[in-house]
Amino acid sequence: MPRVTIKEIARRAGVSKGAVSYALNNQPGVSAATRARVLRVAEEMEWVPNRAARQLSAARSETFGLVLARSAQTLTEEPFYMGFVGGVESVLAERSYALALQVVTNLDDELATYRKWAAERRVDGVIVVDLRVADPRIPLLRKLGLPAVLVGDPELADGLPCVWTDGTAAMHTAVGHVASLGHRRVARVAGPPEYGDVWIRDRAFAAASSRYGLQTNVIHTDYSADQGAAATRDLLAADPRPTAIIYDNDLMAVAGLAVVQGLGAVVPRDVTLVAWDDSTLCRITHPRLTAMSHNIVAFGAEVTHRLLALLDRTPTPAHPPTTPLLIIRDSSAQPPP
Amino acid sequence: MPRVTIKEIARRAGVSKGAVSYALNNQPGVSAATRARVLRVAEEMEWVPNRAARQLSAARSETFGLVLARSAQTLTEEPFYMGFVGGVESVLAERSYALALQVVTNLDDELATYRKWAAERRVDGVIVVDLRVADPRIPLLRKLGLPAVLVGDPELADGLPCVWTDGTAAMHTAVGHVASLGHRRVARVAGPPEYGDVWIRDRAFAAASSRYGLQTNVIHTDYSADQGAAATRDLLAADPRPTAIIYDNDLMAVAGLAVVQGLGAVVPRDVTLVAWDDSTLCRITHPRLTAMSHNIVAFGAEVTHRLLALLDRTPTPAHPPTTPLLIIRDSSAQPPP
DNA sequence: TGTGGTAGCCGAACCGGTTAAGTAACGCTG
DNA sequence: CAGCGTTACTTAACCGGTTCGGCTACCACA
Repeated sequence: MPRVTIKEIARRAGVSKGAVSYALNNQPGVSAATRARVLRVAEEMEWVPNRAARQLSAARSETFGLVLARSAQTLTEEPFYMGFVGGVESVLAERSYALALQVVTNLDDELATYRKWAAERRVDGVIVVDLRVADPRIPLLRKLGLPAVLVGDPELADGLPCVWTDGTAAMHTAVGHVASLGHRRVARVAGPPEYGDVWIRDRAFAAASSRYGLQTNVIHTDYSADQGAAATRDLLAADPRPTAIIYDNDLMAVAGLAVVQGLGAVVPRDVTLVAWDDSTLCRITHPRLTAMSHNIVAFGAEVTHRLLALLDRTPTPAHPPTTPLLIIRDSSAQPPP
Repeated sequence: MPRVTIKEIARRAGVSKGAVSYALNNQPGVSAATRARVLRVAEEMEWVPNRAARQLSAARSETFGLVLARSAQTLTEEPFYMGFVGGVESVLAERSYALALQVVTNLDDELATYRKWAAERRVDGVIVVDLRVADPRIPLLRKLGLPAVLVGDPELADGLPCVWTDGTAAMHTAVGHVASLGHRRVARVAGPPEYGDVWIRDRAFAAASSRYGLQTNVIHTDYSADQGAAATRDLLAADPRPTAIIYDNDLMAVAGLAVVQGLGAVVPRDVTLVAWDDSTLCRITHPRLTAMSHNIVAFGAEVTHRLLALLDRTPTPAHPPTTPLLIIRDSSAQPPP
């Protein structure tokens, strides 16, 4: 079956190619009657614009880019990403934008990908996740002139538009929760310190702990279940051991729970656990985990809206950050006497 | 900065645009000396091909499509997808192919996506997952002439190229495992019966059970943690209750474990659990779950290779199916006396 | 030495859109 | 009714590649 092009539509509607283009793009230059006729013909012939042609001439690709720089292993483990991608897609779909998703293993490859995309004019803009402290991607994107929306605190974004949740407030809530239950020795199993979110939460954890006069202990991990389990084992081997542990994601919290149970201890009687990034995981364990919850799908959608607005040059008021909600379930209770 | 095009390269190398194209694409038509010179100039100028232009003239998009028709919820829960995507990407990256990933909520939208992609010439081929019984996507893809590789048993693929794991053999292994431990009442918490894999496993479960003379019970779910938990509750409420439960994914198995524990029972003393689709989840619970394991990342890579070969018209011998490996951990043991 | 074949390159058409520039018709104004 | 601005369209260039027909120079061969 031959592809239907605007040339063919033009022939059938009895106008020129250019007029058809104006009509189909809702641009001035054709009368209402002609526009209607062209649209009807296009409809009848089931015309679909050719992305490549449009991209070539209009210099817009109608595609956003998203690079995930994590190991394949991490990506399968972390429920975060799929949800985020889903949220992004939900917005893109209605504008018939496409998403170019690239999975790489390290930051250098991610930088290389941006370079390539910029050179190829492959994407109109990118969504940047896992913001680092002094992130090298920020100056690169500036230099490349690639529109971007960052996922992370403005403190880390260096002026680029960003969407974030208030990690500081969330951490104060979490620490306040365990402190008010009576815990005095509280540990934190954190992600990699080079991640901006982790850095902010580290700082907030220190501040909140000192406010409540807590004894603390922080172990940094790579976010993996294995290291979360190992960290938990280390913490529980200490003397005196912490009575509450706050994790930086839900995967490590679940792994930690299993470690506690493996040692014959009972949650929350012997130790209180608090997870971050509440996903289904936290609801299907026994006991169910208390967790800091944020709507990741909505988050992905919000980021995408910002990027679309950025390209439309719509002045968008910086959305106030959402604060994750602490969902109190069965893994937090008073400390043992 | 002005984009560097082959026109500019041609000027600098003192040849025509056409010659440059031949040189850069390793096609005959230019001498070795000219080719080398052109390549050097292109290198120096950091030329990157413009995807849109190439796609427009060559009628190849160098993009594969993957549609995931599940709820955003399921996608975040199921570790399967991200791993699969990672495997696909790993192969595409080295050929500098791109992946168009589309997340939709139902099969009709998936069909519409294929139609759109075919019309737009958006993708060179598609990877189809979650094969159904009498899958409507197969005739559509045939009609559209869209090259495709299916993930699923040839019995379901209706002649289209496919890659699969031997679900029948795997189920016999799983049932054999619990039967040899001495279990006689074995239940199965299955996925939706319209999925081809589920259908095949249903059949294999029935066959294997009758071979070992087992009493069985099958509950179909939507693969979600919630329904997995509910099914487990129902099974355990029966009298006599099954002493072993085989789940169709790992998420439901983990949810089932929590239900068992919530009822005060102990795994594997009181009930044996076997999961499918072994992911990290199965290793971080307590006790760790016995599971049917297959390498999902490698699977995604294999599928992608098949699709590339299909487009190259390389006659690829149908890869013999891999059989998932039963990883015996701590959730399976002899039934209570 | 004339003929045929071929390697190597050029020029131009083409893919399917967008868009600037040009033109004809029309209405309005003084 | 000349002059002017608008409207509604056409024409043609353009985006950056690929590809095909044709030209030239060179070589082999009879």
